[in-house]
Amino acid sequence: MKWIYIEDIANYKDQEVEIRGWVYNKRSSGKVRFILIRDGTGIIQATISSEKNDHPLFKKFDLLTQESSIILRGRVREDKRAPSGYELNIDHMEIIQIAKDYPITPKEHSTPFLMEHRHLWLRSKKQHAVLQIRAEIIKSIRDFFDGRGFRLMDTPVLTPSACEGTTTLFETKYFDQNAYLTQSGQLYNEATAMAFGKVYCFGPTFRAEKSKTRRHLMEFWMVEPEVAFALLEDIIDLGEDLILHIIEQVLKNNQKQLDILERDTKPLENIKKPFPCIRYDDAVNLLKEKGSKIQWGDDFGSPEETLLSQIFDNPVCVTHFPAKIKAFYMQPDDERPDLVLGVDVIASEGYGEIIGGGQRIYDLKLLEQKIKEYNLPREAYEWYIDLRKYGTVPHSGFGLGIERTVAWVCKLKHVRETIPFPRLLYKIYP
RNA sequence: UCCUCGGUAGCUCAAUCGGCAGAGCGGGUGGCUGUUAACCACUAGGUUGGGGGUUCGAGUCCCUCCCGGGGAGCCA
Repeated sequence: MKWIYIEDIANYKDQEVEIRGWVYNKRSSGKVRFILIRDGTGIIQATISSEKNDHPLFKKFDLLTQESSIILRGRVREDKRAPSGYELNIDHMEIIQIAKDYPITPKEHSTPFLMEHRHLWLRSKKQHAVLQIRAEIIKSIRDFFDGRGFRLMDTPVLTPSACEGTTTLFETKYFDQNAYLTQSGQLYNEATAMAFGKVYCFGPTFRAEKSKTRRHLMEFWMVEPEVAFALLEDIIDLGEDLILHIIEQVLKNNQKQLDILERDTKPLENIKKPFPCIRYDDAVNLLKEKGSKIQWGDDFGSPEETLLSQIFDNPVCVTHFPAKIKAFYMQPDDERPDLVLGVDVIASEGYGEIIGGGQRIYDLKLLEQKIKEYNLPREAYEWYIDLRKYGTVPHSGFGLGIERTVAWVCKLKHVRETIPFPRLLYKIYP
């Protein structure tokens, strides 16, 4: 008997097959009994029917509970009455385990309850759909960069010091010294970009900020390309292409999951290149017109990002920020040295910043001066300064946050559902 | 850290002015020949987050602590 996955069921019409999985739900109607079985790739209805209400499998059926693990064998039939269009008429059932009191029922639950049972919640349809889309997004990102000749560079998770010196880092022991969990692979990628021309890193990053919002996790994934010789406009172009590629791939390969999530895909389908691109100066004026209390020189808060994303249908690029609200390595604008050649891309539909990046300082003296200005320990940055001594070139890059991207594409209220096991403020279980 | 809302059965919630602790789902038992979160009947299930106070009487009012949601701040 051939063991198959439910997603392939259509290829086995009128054949005898074996399905291994878990009981999603069961129903009975006198002499016909139904088992909804899921195997991780889909859900199919299995049926047992008997004229005399004495089918040998009825006793086993009665034992089944939600999430019990079973192996079924039977014939695949096309049937309009079945939820998926196919069903399995079974003549064999092996029970591996009867699950007792599975906590997640087919009715409603609150998010806190479900988060405590995250290890089980992953089995539910919507969570399953979100994580399928996450996997597709990650694949599409890798394909995008690999297809354009970028080299994957795995940057370290344990780092000796703050990359920025501004944000709060998770500290850990590293034998007899202290180490920190990375908050970005960027500085290392500036080195690898000088070796490979165009590179990207993709991994988890960590921020110890006490943020309690729908857009923040303590541990999140980021993809960060870095390109030697690229200027601000080049990197904006790259970011636009990346976002368009992600959306295209999800729309092409995840229609089923988007349906489960009841995602209206029109706003995604309508996204076109080029994105509206405005300077920080203009963004501040625009926000003031819309009633924001923002002053020139302030960084955008969540309300500002939300407001900006509501003004445009497409994601929006904001460029030329005041230097003092951005990191030390940002290249100043030649015409307005108080501004830096940075870009934030703010996702549409209120999802906030998904890309942050820009052009990096490549002049040795200027970088040394900035490190002093920002009170950073020079000895920790000697290797980084070296990059400006040996064949320095203008270069640019950005970081794209995976969880916010997934939340946006799936139109979720909170990023906590976009990763199998979110690390939230004060919550590290399960 | 601040603001705000909440904590009642395993889960989701109700309980009027301070006056008998309630429903649906889930569990159990039985029924039903095509169910679609099936349905119908019956049934078990409670330290009302903890502690203290006011009162003849507290799920309800007051104090306090704990836990959680939402928001702000923080956030290349």
